[in-house]
Amino acid sequence: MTDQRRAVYDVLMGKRDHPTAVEVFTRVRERVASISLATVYNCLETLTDCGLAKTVADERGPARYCPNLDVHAHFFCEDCGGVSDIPLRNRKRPEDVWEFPQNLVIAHHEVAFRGKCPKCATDAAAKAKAAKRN
Amino acid sequence: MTDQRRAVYDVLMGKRDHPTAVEVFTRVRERVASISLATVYNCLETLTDCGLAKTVADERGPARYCPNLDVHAHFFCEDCGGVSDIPLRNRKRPEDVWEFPQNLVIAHHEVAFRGKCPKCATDAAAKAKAAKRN
DNA sequence: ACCTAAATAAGAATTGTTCTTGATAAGGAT
DNA sequence: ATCCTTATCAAGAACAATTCTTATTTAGGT
Repeated sequence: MTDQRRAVYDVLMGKRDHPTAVEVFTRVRERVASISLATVYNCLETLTDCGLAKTVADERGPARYCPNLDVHAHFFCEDCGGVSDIPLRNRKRPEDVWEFPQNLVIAHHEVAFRGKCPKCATDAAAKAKAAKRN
Repeated sequence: MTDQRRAVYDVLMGKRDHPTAVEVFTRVRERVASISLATVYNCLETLTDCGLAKTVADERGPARYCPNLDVHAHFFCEDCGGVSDIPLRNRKRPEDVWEFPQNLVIAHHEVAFRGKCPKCATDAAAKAKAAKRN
C-alpha cells in the first residue's frame, strides 16, 4: 500500500459518489500533486483486484468506482447524472425474479436502474404542477 | 427503411447471438458489399431509436445488439464469451428483490449476469471429474 | 427533370483506457 | 550501509470503439 494507493482509496471512501477515474485523479491531485492519470488507473485496478473497490460500468461512458463491497445494484439518475447504491432486500436473490436455464452457474451480476432519483422526481413533479396552474 | 437498414435488421434477426457492430458489419457486407462501418453504426442507432432493437452493454467491450424486445436480462459466459437472454419470471419485477428509496422513478433497467453457461459448466464439471480420476 | 431533405461513405477526430518505457523507490541479503 | 531484486510510478504513445465531418448519393415531392 503506497502513498498513491492510499490517497486513491481515501478519495474513494471520502466522498462515496461513484467518481470516474478522471474525477478521482483531480481529487487525488490535491494531496499527491505529482500523481498521473495512468497511476490513478493503476491504483484503481490494484484496489479492485484486491477487492477493496468495485468498478461500475455506466453504459458507454467512463467507468466509475465504488468502495461499497456489499452486493448491490446501481441507480443512474437521467436528470442529474447522480449514481446511488441500491441494496438487495433481505434474503432475496436475483434468481427469484429471473428465469435461469438449468446448469447455468452465476458468478456475479451487475444491475443498473435508470430513471429519476427522488430529488429530481419531486422537482419534476413540482414543475409539472406549476406549469399546469398557468 | 433503406436497403442498408433492412440488411442490418435482417442480420440482427437472422442470427440472434448479440453481435457487435463490427460483427454486424462483416455479416451485412455479404449482402450490401459497399456498406461502411459508420453506416452500420448509424443503422443500429436508427433501429434502436425506433425500438426495433436494443443495445447490450458488455462491460468495457464493444456494444452488442439484440432484437429481442421483451424485458429481459443478459447472461455473459465467461468461458465461451457467449451472450444469452434471460427472461423475467411471470409477474415478477426487480422491485421485489431490490430495496428502492421512496419517490424514485425507474424508467428501465439493465441486468447482466456472468458465469458459466450450461454447456461450459457441464464441460468444466466433466473436466474436473476426469482430472480427479488421475 | 428539378429541388429539397435525408441517408450514406470515407476517413478524421474524439474519448476513455491500456501499454511501453525508463526512472524511482522499497525491502531483503550480504 | 551498500548492493540487488522487484515492484511501482510517471509520461506519453498507442489503442479500440465510437462519433463527427464533409462531400456524395439517393429518394420523394413539385
